Amino acid sequence: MSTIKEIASLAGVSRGTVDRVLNKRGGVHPETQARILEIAKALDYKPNKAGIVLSAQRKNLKLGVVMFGTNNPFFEDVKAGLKDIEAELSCYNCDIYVKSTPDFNEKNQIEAIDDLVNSGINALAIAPQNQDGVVKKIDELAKMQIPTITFNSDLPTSKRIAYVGSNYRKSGETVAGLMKLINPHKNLIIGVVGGAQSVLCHTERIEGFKDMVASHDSLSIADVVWNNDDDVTCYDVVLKLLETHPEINALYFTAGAISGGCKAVKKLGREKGMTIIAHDKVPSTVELIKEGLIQATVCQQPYIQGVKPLQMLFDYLTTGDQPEEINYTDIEIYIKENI
Amino acid sequence: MSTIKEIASLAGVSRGTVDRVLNKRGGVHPETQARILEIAKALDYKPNKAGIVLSAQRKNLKLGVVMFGTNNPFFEDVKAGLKDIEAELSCYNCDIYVKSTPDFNEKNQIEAIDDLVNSGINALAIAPQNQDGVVKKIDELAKMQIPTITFNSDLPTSKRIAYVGSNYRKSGETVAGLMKLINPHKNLIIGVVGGAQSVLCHTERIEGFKDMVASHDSLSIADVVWNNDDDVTCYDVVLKLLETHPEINALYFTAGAISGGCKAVKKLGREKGMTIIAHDKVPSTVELIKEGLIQATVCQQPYIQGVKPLQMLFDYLTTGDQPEEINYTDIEIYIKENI
DNA sequence: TTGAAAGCGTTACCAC
DNA sequence: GTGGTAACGCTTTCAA
Repeated sequence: MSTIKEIASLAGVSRGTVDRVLNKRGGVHPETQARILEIAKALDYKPNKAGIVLSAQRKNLKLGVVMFGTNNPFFEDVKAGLKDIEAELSCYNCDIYVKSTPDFNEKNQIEAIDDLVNSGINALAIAPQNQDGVVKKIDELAKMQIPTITFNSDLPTSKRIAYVGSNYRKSGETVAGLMKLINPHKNLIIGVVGGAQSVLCHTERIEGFKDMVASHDSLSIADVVWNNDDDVTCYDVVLKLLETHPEINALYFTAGAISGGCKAVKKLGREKGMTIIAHDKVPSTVELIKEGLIQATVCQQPYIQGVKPLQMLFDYLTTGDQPEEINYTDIEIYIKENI
Repeated sequence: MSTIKEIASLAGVSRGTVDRVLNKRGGVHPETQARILEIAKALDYKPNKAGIVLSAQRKNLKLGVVMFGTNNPFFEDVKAGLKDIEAELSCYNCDIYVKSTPDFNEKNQIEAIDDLVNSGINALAIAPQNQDGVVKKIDELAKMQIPTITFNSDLPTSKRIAYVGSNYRKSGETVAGLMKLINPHKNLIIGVVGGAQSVLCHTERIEGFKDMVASHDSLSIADVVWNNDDDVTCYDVVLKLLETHPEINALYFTAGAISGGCKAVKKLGREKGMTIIAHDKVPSTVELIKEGLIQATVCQQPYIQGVKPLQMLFDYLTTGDQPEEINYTDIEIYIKENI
């Protein structure tokens, strides 16, 4: 285990000079620089994280978190992750500021970001809305040397340094594969219930799902309807969907408000022979799986989505090492027995 | 963020005294002790991990790892985890020593442990064989103040401080649930192919599976055979199993050597209408899933089994905080689409 | 362009 | 019983 001190003494310079070279702060004679780099390589120098972190504590780093879906139960697990990482980072003199917005109003999310910037955050983790203004804001922060990591939903065109979350297309494909697996010899006429057309992840899931449906003769989609993540709306649209399409024998809920839709299924007595697959593991969905009405739910590791972005930002700010750009969470399948 | 220094100055004592109290080293006047504890509580003192680790580096901690299954491809992912955590801990001046044994010979595993103890390890992570001698050895280490964490397979009667790995009973239940889900209206006559009767996890999976089968009228078990985790043996026993039981329409592989068994299925042309479920995600299994012969595989987060025990031991030795006793890894279901 | 020194929080050791 | 001090590895600031 080589240290800066060691390199310094071998190179016949002070620790400060080695630090300047290793961290590219400039202002070092090219020859000394070359010598130092050579020695560092020869010793396979790896900076000591404890030392770095201890030293970084004097900065009192502040990390900001912005999310949509204040009242969306999905985010409860994300928040549990946030809480844990907050406790962990708090003992490194690093503070976390969280803001969440209830709706998908662009202005509100941007305002939340601005608020955090004003309170002096050094980096931002955001579950972003898929809107141009948000992209622009992230790019603005990048110019101010405030790095951003997106989570849950990505904005690939922005200057965010990384993304942590699901590969939604693949998770839609997984649902289709699961439906086929559960019904190997049955023609499936599927009703798809989305959340909101403005939310990228829901539409991407449906794209992946459609692709997969297209490649299986026995699968077909009757209709796609939207519930705005609202239980009452969901009850209504599913009721109408099932009445209009008596041939439907499978339902795919791509978003929240699943229990409302399931009530409609029960109301019409259409449970029998109905295959239902949902996403995420909110309490009401767990109940419906235990009950047997929903056969499976496909999840996206929400807890990790809370923890990892902040961990990566903290590491980036302290040790300086660049995070992986795309960090897909696992696509987890839960059925009655392993939920 | 309160520090020892702060507490010391408030209590009117030195940092050394505070350290003695907080870490229960004894030799402090009861009154001073009480005063210090009170202040620490009032300030909600949380030790600073970076400081602790930095200080602990002088000890040059050594962690030992012992595993069975040297040539078992399942352990490749475990080893990947080990490699990553080794890199992480190496920059804290902490070294990892790994020993793995090819067979299930009790003496070999105990010898491996002894070797590591002789090279001065401060703690042990072990994927233990289910044998009395190993239990005794772990208890011996405990007396020598060398803490042990079991992973992959537990020894609940030993003095190990924690376990990281699968809930095997539940994972067997999950397989049964999955079989039922895939075949909602079909009577399933299942052939069960275990690894070795001496390996606890395989037998536990089968117990869980049997429980679940018993509670579903449409599921039944034709026979249970053993393959010793060997491909050639597996080919033979499955061949015989399928010939003896022409009514078998489902196979459950509870252990390794799955590809050998699948060859037998193909040889006899019994693929059609056969439901096959396996465990773990070794390359040959992935191939068979993509091919469609195996419908699903139920996994146990091997990477985490490599990382977490060492992380927990390092934390335990440095910060001193007690790990959770039982750390079940997730039961993950993989099908063609999400593998 | 470089060096010296202080500081981050904890622990260990020696002295009293 | 207690205090003082050095040490862990790194960054930062001031001075030269």
